[in-house]
Amino acid sequence: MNEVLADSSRTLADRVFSRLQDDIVRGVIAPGSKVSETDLAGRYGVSRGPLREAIRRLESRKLLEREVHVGTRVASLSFDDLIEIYHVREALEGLAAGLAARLMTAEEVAGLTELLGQHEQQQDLRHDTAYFQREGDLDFHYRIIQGSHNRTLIRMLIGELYHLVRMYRYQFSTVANRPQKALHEHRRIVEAIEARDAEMAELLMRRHISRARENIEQQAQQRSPQ
Amino acid sequence: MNEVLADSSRTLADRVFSRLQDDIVRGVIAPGSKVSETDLAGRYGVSRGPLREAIRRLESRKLLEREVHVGTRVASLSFDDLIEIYHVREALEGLAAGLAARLMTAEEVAGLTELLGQHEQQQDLRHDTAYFQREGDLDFHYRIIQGSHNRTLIRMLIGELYHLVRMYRYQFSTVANRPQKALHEHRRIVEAIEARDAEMAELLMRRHISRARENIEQQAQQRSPQ
DNA sequence: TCAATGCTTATTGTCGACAATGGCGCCAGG
DNA sequence: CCTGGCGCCATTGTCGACAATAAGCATTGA
Repeated sequence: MNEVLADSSRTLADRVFSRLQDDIVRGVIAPGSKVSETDLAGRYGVSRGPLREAIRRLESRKLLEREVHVGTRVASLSFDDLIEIYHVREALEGLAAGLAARLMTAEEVAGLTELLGQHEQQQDLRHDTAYFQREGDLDFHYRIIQGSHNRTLIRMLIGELYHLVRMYRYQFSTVANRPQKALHEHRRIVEAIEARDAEMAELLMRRHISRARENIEQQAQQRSPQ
Repeated sequence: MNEVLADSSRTLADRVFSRLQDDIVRGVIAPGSKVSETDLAGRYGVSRGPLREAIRRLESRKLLEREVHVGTRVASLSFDDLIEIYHVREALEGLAAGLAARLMTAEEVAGLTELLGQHEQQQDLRHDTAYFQREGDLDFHYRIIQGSHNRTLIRMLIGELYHLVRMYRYQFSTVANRPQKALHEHRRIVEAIEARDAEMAELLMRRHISRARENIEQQAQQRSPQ
């Protein structure tokens, strides 16, 4: 899932960028906490030069927030932020699903079907839904996004938006409370893609993400009034 | 239109970022040309440190392409790239128009109406469509995007995608050959927003951008076979 | 004559040091 | 006791120098 490249083939700044991003997304560095350049440079064994380049890139991905002459802090997602992101996801992944239904190769469709089978099997055998909820679900969406064959779309979703989604899941340790339903929706989306029904695939994907958003909105209402 | 901030309030790296981005978008630096860090540093009167930070940020916006130990070159958009971008625009700006119809303040709607009136007047008085084609059209779209009140959406469209669109327009010195039609479509979109008809606004915006894409596809077919 | 190899050189990658700005605590005055 | 101003300090912003890599050229051998 992560673009793992040989360390030697990349530059120091690139490596510290990946590692720092991972630490932020996984919550190793607490959201909202202030990070000092000197500290980070020491932590990753790098000088401040490459580190600053990495910071700038993470800043444009909204994983870090910088204030001039004051410091950098890890982004802290609010529920409102997440709702916004899900609105964008609905539009973009709907597009992706439609394009995937039209453009996915037979191999890609087969791979997607196989992945879905694995998820359903895991679901049946043991009710350990942890994997599916945390990363498996994203695997499924990644495949379809890749299947759109639209590099701009892929970059915006996987390269930018999904890091925020993943960070949110770690931040709130979200337990998706509708795994069976989600899995069923995945099945129907795959069926539409297999049938090369672009409109149906788009519709189902939009609905799928829309329901996930509604689910989050309910959680937000339950938590905030307390 | 551009986020013009007092130079003193920002850091050198930020300023060189803005200036470099502008020079790339406007074609002052030829697309596809290789740019040396030393040269750029000299050109903008900065050391290589801040310059590299700016480069990293422009790289993640796909305005620059970097190859390790080889160099950085200005991105050169292909027609295929642009078609991809327009597919994404269709999805995102459709969303924006729908949200704008629901969420725009009365003041924002009034401002949008006034802007449209200016465009129509310019169109009537003299057939100088240059302004409208180059920047006026974008002004209109900017307003609606801002009207969505979705910061993530605004960032993805105005902060990232639109720089590529603008670069394309300069690169191919596009003469939009359907300004009257576009203006008429703008009028209908505004009417839908004024009526707070979100579905209609989304539909009209999607169709508007879809037609612009078809227009580009035709141009591409005319040029490439030669 | 051509190709392969080693060198040269320009460019990028990295680092440590210096300058500048903002926050924080201390002190004095009311 | 509270509040405002002042100065110190930590942190960020910027710079110049050094190291490492890759492309281009010349040279040499077949």
